Amino acid sequence: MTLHEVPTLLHRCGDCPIRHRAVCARCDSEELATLEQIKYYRSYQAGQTVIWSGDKMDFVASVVTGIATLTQTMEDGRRQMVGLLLPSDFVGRPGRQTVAYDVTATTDLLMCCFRRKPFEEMMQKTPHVGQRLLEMTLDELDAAREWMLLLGRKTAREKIASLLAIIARRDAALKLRESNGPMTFDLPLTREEMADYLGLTLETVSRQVSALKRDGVISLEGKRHVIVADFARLLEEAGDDSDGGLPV
Amino acid sequence: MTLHEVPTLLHRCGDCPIRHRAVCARCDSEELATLEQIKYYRSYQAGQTVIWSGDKMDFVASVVTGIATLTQTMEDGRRQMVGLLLPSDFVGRPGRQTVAYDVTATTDLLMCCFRRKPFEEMMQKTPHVGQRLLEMTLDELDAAREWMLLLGRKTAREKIASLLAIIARRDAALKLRESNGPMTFDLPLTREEMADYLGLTLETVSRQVSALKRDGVISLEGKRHVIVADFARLLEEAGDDSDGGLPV
DNA sequence: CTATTGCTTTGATTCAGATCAAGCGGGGAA
DNA sequence: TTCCCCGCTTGATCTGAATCAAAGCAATAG
Repeated sequence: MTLHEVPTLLHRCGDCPIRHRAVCARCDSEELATLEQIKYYRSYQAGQTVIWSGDKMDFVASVVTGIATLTQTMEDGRRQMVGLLLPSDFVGRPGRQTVAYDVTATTDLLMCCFRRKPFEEMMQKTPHVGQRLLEMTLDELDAAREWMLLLGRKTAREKIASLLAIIARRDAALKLRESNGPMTFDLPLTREEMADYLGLTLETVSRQVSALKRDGVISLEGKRHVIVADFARLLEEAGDDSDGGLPV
Repeated sequence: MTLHEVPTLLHRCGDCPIRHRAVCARCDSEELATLEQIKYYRSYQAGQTVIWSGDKMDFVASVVTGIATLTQTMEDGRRQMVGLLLPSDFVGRPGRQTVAYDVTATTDLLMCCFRRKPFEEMMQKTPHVGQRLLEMTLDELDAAREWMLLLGRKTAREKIASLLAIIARRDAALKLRESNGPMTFDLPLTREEMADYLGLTLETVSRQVSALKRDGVISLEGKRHVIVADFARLLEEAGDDSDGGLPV
């Protein structure tokens, strides 16, 4: 499933302002009513940690607004981001209490949570929710594998171009943009966060962003607003990433 | 789920000589009979490609004997391995025909296949098979994320130590070894394949293996047989990898 | 018993990205 | 207004792994 199909596959649940990826078009009114009963909202400030690696997580959730990241850390402090959660993305694993990475809000974050137990019971009763989750998990796995290629084999420049392409594409999908006109978006990450995502240092990220600007692949307004005049060119710079694996 | 629990979660199906990870302890005799009807075997020679990226895959399967790898390739030939399939591992994605990476037999390989359509029908009828697949997929995702940390942030020496630790652990689990005595195993991969797995060159792999040998972390009999006198030491060399993420 | 072939090791050199270090610029607090 | 802080850029230097190159070794074919 590509991201462009997302809107047709999802439903709003109740009064949530977003379409939850986990709530699918096949959910009937009874299921939606169940979700209504077990849901609640949580909000986090930018920089706050949602869950620490190893902690128990007694809920599953969708991101409503804001951005969260999944990060793994080594004892000596080396960090690797392993996932990026944008609005409509799902967190949490039915059947698993603990989580193997830190979940952090990088911007102010609002999540729509469902208590884990009743959610799992609902999954038992309504197999298509489970199937939907399996599909989503397989998508995440494909994205993770695409990312492994990036981390293992791409150059710094290709890494940056890949990340920009992914953010551009996801952003375009969220906005339901028409495809004419230049793509433009705000970077939701600091240079350091980008570095943690790409397996680079922040200095290298900065240098390569500058290089892409100098070479006319992108232009910047301020530090964060990116304008992509020629998306095809960006994809070319990204290496074989023509299919733009979604990061989580 | 750790690998050590695997045997309690799996069943043999029919006369297969292995326990399939996808066939779980909750499967009843009717389900096993269904599996019996839709299964068949395929064998591949070392080096043969099982499926090319983008190809249709009309079956799902378990590895019975031998080793297969999942690989992503860029146009210019840079390769990154994204998965390693050992006996009992599952390949294929219910609900998806095409596959996004090459699957290759690195040794002679026997797979127990199930036709995809009837397998999916069975999944619809018996939700716990779907749940089992969801669990397995979540495990793979955790392993993939662990691997992202390795690819993005570990040094060459740590990468080698991590790979050896994972193979040692999996091998021990397959053998159901008692834990006394030194761990010993045969490397199922060439230096080049190890390099493709770790995001290194084969020369670097060779050098780092030699270095670990020189430093007394491992010893070798011939090129491929590894003896690990002190597993804890190996884990320490591997970085924070104390939990040893399973590669696929 | 050679020759060939595929895998592996080892050495010399290069280079992409890390590290160390300095300075910029904008926004918020006093 | 001024200062400070934080995120960012840029420069100089260093280094771990890649690259280029040559041999060693064991298995197989002739």
